[in-house]
Amino acid sequence: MKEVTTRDQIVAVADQMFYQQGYENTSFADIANAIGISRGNFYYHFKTKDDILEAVIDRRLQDRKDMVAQWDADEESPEIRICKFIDILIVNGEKIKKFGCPIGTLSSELAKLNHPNQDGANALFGLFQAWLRCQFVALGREDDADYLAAHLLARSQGVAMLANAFQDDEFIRREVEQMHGWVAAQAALPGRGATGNC
Amino acid sequence: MKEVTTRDQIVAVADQMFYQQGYENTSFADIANAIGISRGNFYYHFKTKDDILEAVIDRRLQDRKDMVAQWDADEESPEIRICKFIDILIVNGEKIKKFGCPIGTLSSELAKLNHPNQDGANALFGLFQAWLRCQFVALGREDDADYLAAHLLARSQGVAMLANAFQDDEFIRREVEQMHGWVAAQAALPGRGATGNC
DNA sequence: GTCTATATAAGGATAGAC
DNA sequence: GTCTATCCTTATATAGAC
Repeated sequence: MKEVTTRDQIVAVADQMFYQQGYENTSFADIANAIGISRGNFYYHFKTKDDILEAVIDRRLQDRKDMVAQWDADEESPEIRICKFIDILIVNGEKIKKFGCPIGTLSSELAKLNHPNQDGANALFGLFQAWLRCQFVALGREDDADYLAAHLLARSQGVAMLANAFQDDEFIRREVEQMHGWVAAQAALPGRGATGNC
Repeated sequence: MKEVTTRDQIVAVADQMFYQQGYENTSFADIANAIGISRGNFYYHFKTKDDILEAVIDRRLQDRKDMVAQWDADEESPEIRICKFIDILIVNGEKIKKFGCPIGTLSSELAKLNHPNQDGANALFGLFQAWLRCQFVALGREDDADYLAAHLLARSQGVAMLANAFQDDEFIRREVEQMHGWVAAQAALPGRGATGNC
């Protein structure tokens, strides 16, 4: 039976608010009010705002690691696993329309702030890039697995960006369909067949 | 002979700083110092920070309108014109690696701030969407011109996002090459032939 | 049109009582 | 571990002299 500590609450609420309002635009007061603790209490758990960001990034990393691990465990083929990744755009469609991709928008914001934790945020991209890479290798595309992974990452980022700007469900649906087709085409190319783990 | 007014300077510097540092993260003091005027002087030209943002968006809109008008005037075929759009990723590659796409990052930031001028920022996307749409119509793809335009917009946004996160020139180059190929493939599809203006 | 104050508010951070 | 009170800095914005 797992106890919910104040620290956990802070990180969970900060995670959500950094996503919905942006890191800089979220104040200690915002987070404190949402939980129902005082601002002062904050500094018992975290020395600085940057420390909270670090904890939020760690949390997101763990979340995403768990997610892809689940896909690895549940889904039979790399093709289906890659499609699971693509389907995030549908599954999280409402949030993405409102706030964009949590990874992309954080990375972008920290880049503009020239924030010391930019690398941490980009590690989130790195996690998906590496995982997708594995799937393409398993699909028999070891020669250009890196590029294919980055390509798919970029496409989904682009769709998230336009979903946020245009609020267009039909566009999202159509792009997801297109990407599914693209994955199938990659799988059908010569060189296929490797199925080993990564 | 065109006089450079203080107002023009403010808008020009704000445009650059909003791009490089973000809108919220840029203060009046930042802009004032860069130009060499006092903070107080600011309010003679603009009542609020939001007013400056509006002027910056107008400026960007005019810039981009001029740019596509130049392409319309200079380039012979819609295919080449579309490639001009794609090539922004190369031409502005260094800036994009450092700060992302000026349109996408602004749209994304304003969405998180729930800023009243979100529509203005998205009008920048709209401008390119409409222009690209025209090019695809001219390419004979009137049936899905809207989608093709959004698709290409999304792809270039995705590349800009990853360029900013990963700083990878080779990836940008490869994606641009891919998109060029894609445009050529669209042009070669049946239904081609219309060349009228939009 | 530009400047020098100055008002006012908000945010990050600290000290110390409980 | 949580609270209140307070400090310090920065930011938007205003008033009024030049």
